Amino acid sequence: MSKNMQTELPGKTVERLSQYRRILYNSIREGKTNIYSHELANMMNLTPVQVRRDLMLIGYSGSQSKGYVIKDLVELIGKIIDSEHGQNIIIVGMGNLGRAITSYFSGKRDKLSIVAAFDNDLQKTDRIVGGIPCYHITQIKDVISKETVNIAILTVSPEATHEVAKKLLDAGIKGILNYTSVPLTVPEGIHLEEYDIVTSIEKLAYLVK
Amino acid sequence: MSKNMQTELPGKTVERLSQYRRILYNSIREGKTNIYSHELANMMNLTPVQVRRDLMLIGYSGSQSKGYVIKDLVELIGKIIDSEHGQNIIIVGMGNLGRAITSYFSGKRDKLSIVAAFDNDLQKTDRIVGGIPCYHITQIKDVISKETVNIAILTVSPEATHEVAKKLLDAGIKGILNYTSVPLTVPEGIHLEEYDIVTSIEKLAYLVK
DNA sequence: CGCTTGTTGATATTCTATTCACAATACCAA
DNA sequence: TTGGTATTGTGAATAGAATATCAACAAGCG
Repeated sequence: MSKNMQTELPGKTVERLSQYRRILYNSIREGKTNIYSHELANMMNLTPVQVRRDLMLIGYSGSQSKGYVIKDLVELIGKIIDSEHGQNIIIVGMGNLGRAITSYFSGKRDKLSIVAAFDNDLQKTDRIVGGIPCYHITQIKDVISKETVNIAILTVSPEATHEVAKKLLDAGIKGILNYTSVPLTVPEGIHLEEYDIVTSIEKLAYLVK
Repeated sequence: MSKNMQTELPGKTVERLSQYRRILYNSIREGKTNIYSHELANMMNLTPVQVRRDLMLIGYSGSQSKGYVIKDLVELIGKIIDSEHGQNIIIVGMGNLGRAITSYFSGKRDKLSIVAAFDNDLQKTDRIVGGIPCYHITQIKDVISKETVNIAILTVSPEATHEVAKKLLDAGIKGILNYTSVPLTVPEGIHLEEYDIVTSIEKLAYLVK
């Protein structure tokens, strides 16, 4: 048995694995069965070495003549990054961004499903929005425990961010993806990923300058 | 004269500068005039050392007793990351994500403005959407040259991504912020930042697992 | 004055990520 | 069989970021 199944993978590698898989699905759809590191690298704007290194880290071996077997590779990536029984996600804040993510995501990944949405606008609550039941924010705790959700995507207004984050933590959430412009702090053991759109625009503006 | 004005700043530092500034605006609004590294660090979920090192890199010095002068710091960050005469941005794809970004952004930064939006849906084009004139995608080249735009935010469907990216490059755009799930490659000298929502969700799911 | 506290600025260290360089292998063509 | 080409796998070097550590300094206080 490989030593890699338990070892921590570098964060960047995990991100790339997710993208390799998506690209490989496309290749399968086009009828390809094998792929070389440089092909995959081209499609993702990386170097072949980087691709090979990533695949090495997850313990996958290709052949010098045929490259990598796409089907096997996709399967292995699934073993590594998917959770066996699947994971439930909620999305808090059904503004434009919340709806965008929902529609992006719905039906794309079979091991991950967005099971509920929340908002504080009564016009949106207690009905189906984008195929997902939308509840009022006061019901977060109930739904989280009933559906065994451990991941939440935060797309609420800046003003509401701290209050909602607290609710999520109280309800026992294990990971938060924060798309608001307000930085959060979470206790030890909770995973937090922050992504701020304004920051990324300003960064690009700096680079272009 | 400091040597830092020209030297390349680390990417992560640039991102944090953008966020420092936004937080500092809030502090000013609350009447604060000075701030210590540990205060700023707490607000951003960083260590004080990290804050001081960032400020060191941009050549700003505080005082041991009073910390940093917020007003001066904000001004210096502006000098570093803003472009003197301002920059114009367009947003291509006015789906939920495009509209979300537009409303997030409008009026927030005075040196950066979203001057136009594009879509291929005739229902949306040739009218004002979210305060911004929305044109049909065929008019990209005209508008870019007329308004001297050098940054584009891409929020179109996966299918349209490559074609639209090509149009942008042809029109002479200098920086692309790619929010589609399709990786792009750009020629030397063009800046590209990619951010893929599905990837970030899968990464979080891996961490939580 | 001398001692204590809290802060900055800077250097050194550790950790993470990427790239370089090349051995080993498989295939093909002559 | 042999030489040539294209590929993978990986140790070593390098680059990029985060963290630890500490001297120097300012202010308050006995």
